[in-house]
Amino acid sequence: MAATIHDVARLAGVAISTVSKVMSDSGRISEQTRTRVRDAMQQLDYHPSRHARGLARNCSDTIGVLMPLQRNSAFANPYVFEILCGIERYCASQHYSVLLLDADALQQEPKSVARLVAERKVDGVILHADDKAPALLRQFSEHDLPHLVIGRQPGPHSWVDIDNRHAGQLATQHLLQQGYRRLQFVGNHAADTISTDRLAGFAQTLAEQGLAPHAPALFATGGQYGEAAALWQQLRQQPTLPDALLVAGNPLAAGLLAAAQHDGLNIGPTLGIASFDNYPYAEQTQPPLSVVDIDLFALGEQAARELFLQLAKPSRLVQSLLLEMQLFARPSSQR
Amino acid sequence: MAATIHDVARLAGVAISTVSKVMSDSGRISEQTRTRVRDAMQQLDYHPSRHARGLARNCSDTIGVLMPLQRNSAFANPYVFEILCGIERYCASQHYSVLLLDADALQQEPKSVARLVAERKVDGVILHADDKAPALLRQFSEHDLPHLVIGRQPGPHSWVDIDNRHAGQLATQHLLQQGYRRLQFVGNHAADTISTDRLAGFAQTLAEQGLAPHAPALFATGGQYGEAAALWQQLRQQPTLPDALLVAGNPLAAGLLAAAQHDGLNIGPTLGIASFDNYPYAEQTQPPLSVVDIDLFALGEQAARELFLQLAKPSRLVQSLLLEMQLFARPSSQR
DNA sequence: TTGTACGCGTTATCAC
DNA sequence: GTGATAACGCGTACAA
Repeated sequence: MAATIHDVARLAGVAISTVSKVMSDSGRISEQTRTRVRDAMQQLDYHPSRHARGLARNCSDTIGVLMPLQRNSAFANPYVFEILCGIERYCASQHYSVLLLDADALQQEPKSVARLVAERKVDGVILHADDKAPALLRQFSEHDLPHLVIGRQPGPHSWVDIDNRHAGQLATQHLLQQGYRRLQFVGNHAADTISTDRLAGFAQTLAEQGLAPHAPALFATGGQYGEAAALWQQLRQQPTLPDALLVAGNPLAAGLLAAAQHDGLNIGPTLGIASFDNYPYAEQTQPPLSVVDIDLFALGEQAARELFLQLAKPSRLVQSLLLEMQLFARPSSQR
Repeated sequence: MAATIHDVARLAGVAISTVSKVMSDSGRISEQTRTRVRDAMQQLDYHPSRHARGLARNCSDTIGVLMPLQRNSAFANPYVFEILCGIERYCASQHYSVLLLDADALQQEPKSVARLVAERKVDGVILHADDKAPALLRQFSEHDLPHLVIGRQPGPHSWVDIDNRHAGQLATQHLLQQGYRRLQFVGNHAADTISTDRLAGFAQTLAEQGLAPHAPALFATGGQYGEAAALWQQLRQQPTLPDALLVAGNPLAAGLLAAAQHDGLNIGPTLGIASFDNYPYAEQTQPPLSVVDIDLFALGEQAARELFLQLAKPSRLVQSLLLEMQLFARPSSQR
């Protein structure tokens, strides 16, 4: 059995309350006993029991992270896990643990959030938002569970998000700098705020330059690679082709690139393509794809940081956009 | 404040010990009081506190999952997270929680495993093996922490792994069926057991058909996309080219495909290429890449299942290979 | 500055 | 069948 606070107290020749005070740095303890206690802890390899501590303090030093965890989601949505890594990193630095929870499962079971709260498993949660977020958010509020959402939300919820509008601006500026003038935007889904925000940045930058889009934005219905062929057909039926595409998602961009190339277009010189996020295969398309990359690890760290601030001060409401992003200019957007 | 066992007992008009027995289905309880207690629990929305339960039973109903969680690992190693999803799914079905831990951080801090054990944060751990696994494994054994490794290990450790040899056989059989005869293997790294196991299956299948490899296997030094160009130069310097390549990793396969194509080879008819794992971009290469896909979600589920068996019976030692895999025949291996 | 005693919410072991 | 009660290990008033 592992050592307890009693063992430490006995070895150091003090009372357990003294040991406790040394641990929490509270109360006035003489330097001498402090080091005696520290030595004893070292010697016994003592670490306080989570459970006892949680019971006494009524908290768990653990946060829950809710994301979609179905089969194949790691390949379909690797960025979610990149955020997760950032969260874990920051939590570890604050001596917090990360409990992984499946958002879909939680959302389906009626009283799962109630249980999470009642069991005191987590002090707070970070939710990766998708279309099913509102139902969970309502439950968090009902149970006074501190929470922070990744992805902008309506209503009085704390959230952090990427500034997709800004990303759209950066990408558009890049295309203009490369000399393209007949720009068109392609989004993943008309109701996807990521796409529409990026589109807003696109439109704004063009307007600032006194330019108009070559044609109205086009939208897929999900943003998968396979949808690109049909979209490309739509593009071809326009009176004239654009000279550059800004595509909201990586897979779709890769698909459009392939389709256009298959039609004999020279990607780069004849048709520029730029997109967002730096999936590994962005470098591996022929030609390699230009992207505005977003630091998702940093987003995760930021999310955790904000959640902790909120744990300390529950009234705090954060709604902030991250600007950490970087342009990778590759041949797909070089004339 | 949430309801406690006392509240339930009071409302049901019984003693707390009776409530506890109802929960654990132990002891003889009359059907009448059983339902009275159940009703009270429902009414109060009662869920037992994790901490109190953990303290009393000295366990946490939580397992730790140790994986590399650095920046960019979600994109570089999405398969790790696919496994994680499988683990979470199975744990949730058993009412266990999953604590996420960074293997690298744990491995660097000297007494981190000791702390994990002393704090009773987890009942056991699943480790995703890499080259740094042995140091952690030693600590698990020292502290009697039940553990299971994903990836074959020397020594008396429980592990589950993909049967990479079998995957190699399947892929090789496929290439032979397609009519290719001058096969050559390309591995990620000469010391990478995944590569060497796949190579073993390759060699065995050829031998069974009375064939020899076209040329000795070639190895990269990491398996990244960028290394493919240099490897392709090596291949070209051989007296004759193979008519098909079996490549241990997806990124490398995509790179070789591009390099060969750049050299004017007609992928499929002139040079067949097959690989392993079904990364999303396997479908997106030109032509799409044939792969033997491995069910990593199932691997995760299996890992969790085995860890639980071991928690129940610590002497149990499992060392098993999973066969769940599937061939995706695509144009890259069609003559 | 240090020590005592109780509470936190369970489980498990008895006695009834 | 049911109920009291002693752990479990830590935090913390309060007393010394």
